[in-house]
Amino acid sequence: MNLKELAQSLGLSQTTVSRALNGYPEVREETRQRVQAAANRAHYQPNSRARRLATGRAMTIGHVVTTTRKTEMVNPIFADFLAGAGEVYAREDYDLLLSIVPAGQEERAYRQMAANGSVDGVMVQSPRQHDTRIALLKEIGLPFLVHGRTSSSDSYSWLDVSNTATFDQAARFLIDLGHRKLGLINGPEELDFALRRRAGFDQAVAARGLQTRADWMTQGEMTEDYGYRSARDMLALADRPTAILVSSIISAIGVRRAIADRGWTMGRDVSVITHDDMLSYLSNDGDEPVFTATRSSIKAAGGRCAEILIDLIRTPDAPHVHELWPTELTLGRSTGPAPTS
Amino acid sequence: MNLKELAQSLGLSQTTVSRALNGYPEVREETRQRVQAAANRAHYQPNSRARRLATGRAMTIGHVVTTTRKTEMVNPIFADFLAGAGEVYAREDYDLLLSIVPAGQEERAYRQMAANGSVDGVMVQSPRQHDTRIALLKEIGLPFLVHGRTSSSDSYSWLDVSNTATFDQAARFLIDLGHRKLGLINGPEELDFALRRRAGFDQAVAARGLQTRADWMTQGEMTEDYGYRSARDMLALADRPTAILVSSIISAIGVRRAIADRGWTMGRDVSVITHDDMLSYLSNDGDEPVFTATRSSIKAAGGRCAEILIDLIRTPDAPHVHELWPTELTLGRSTGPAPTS
DNA sequence: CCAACTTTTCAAAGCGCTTTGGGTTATCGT
DNA sequence: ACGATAACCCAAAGCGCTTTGAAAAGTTGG
Repeated sequence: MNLKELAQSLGLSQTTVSRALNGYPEVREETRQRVQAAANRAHYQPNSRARRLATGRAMTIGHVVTTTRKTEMVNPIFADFLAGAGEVYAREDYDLLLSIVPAGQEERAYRQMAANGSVDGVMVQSPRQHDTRIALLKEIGLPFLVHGRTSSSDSYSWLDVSNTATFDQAARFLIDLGHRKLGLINGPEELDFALRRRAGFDQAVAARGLQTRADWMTQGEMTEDYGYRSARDMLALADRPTAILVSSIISAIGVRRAIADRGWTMGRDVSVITHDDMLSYLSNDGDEPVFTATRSSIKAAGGRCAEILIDLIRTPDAPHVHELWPTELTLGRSTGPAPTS
Repeated sequence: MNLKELAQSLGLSQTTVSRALNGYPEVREETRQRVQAAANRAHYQPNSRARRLATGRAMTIGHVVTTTRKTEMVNPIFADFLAGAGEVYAREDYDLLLSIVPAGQEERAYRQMAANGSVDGVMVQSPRQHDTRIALLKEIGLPFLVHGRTSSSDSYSWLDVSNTATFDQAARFLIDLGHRKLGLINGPEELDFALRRRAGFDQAVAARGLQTRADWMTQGEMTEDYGYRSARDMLALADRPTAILVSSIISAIGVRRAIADRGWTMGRDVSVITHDDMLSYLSNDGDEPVFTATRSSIKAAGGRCAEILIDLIRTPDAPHVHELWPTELTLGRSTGPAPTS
């Protein structure tokens, strides 16, 4: 059943039927009802391909997710981010076009989406400190929202968590517990969020007159195994950190494993604070969470990002949106006073 | 730059240019080169909206991912499955339309995709034992591939792992190690894969003249915390299982936590075998994997599913494809002989 | 009752491609 | 040299919708 047939069956023109269905004012309420009823009865759904061509809008938002360079992994936090965004898209009648490309190919993906007009806007995730995607998207004039930030963050819209403040706060918390030797298991430091967390960490350590040490810090793709190996190596040092900050709960699970492997107890022999994206399958909740954590829901962020992006698409020359989300430091069992060795 | 302009700039008709670009034989090689060169130079990309309307093909494949009923979680294994599929789609020039809906709304999502013609086919994941989606998709004539199976599995195409055989084998392996009391931490038993695993488990236990016990078995959404709570409760029983099979590595991590909480050692006090989807951020690899596991790459499955589905779309009346993937039992440190209490 | 609106409906022109059904030139066999 | 065949190329007709511009119908005020 297409519009033409529907119009014929009603003895109306396509124009009128189209307008009735799309809520234009130029059609009598009674006629609208009649059309609506017939459309429902016939399970009429406008062909989205035709509609998109006619309107020039794709009613679609693009997400480009990259797999890591060597191992083609895909970060599971995207699942939760997508879940949050997807809900909003569904509500607002937008489709979600997901493009999975190897790292380094994002630009091509964006360029193609823009050129063939398959999306009205795109979400930019995991920005690097200097991210070429931003200039590209501005150049081709495709609306976009950045989840995270770059070093120069005023000329586009973004939503980010307060990475620096969060890690500063977490480090001070550990220092206040008596820890003097802090480790950091961070994400890949070409990514802006990792740099900011590192900066917050450095800041707190310096503010209290302590030292950072290269062998107490690692950076890399935040897998479980990466957390394990990082912690294992740090803890094997003669002069080891007594507390560790971790940038992702997935790696924190690896840290826990490394601690258990030594027969130690987390929160007593080593303190751990992790950033927790509140991934739905790895919840760190309840009355006594396993990890003391800086929390911020990645799913909620996804939802809000979607809302902002849709607004950006609808009102193209609105001012830039900047939203900085705080995190919540929740106490768990993974922290305690520094061991008095 | 659109086709019309490109044609004009070349002094050719749209027809010829279109044909040249799309590899039709009715155009001289020399002309084709000339057109191709001009197109490249102008960064010409055909407008996908127009192309889709004209061809009647969406060049898009739909994935409908559901969030769980109560807590709106989204299973992170989708990330890896999507990664595998996405690569293939990119290679074959298909787009991936991702729809995230609450459990129970999948049918509406599929129906809508079909009615407005936004996809050429859909992927069906996590089928229930009797899954109404299959009848629906057949009725509306939308090509689809099921990842997994239902109880009656001959009238449609699917790709599945050998769940029954896998869990039968894993259970026998444990029994051969001397274990007589086996626990099972399974997925939600309305899902077909969980039922089959349960059947394999039951089968092995019965074949060796042992008993299953209701309080040694749980079923539910396979989160870390679910694994933790299930194992904690089982292990607190006066008469406790000495070995546990787990349906997902995420839950297995929770099981490990429960064991550690008791001050026990996995592989000595309790043996654990988990199914391992080889999630990229939770790898269980290396010379001595943490978990003894039945492995099968969900990402590889995603890739293969995408290939099959594309074939199905291209050759609509080809016979059904049924692909049953074996799993690989890999030894880790989580299994050992039954404790002689 | 009629001019002046307002409301309601319509025919037709796109949107930017693909594809059908001819034409127009080369090419060839005889 | 001429009809037949092949090789190229083109105009125009869709694809199914939205939207423009205009006409028809209905309503109002004097």
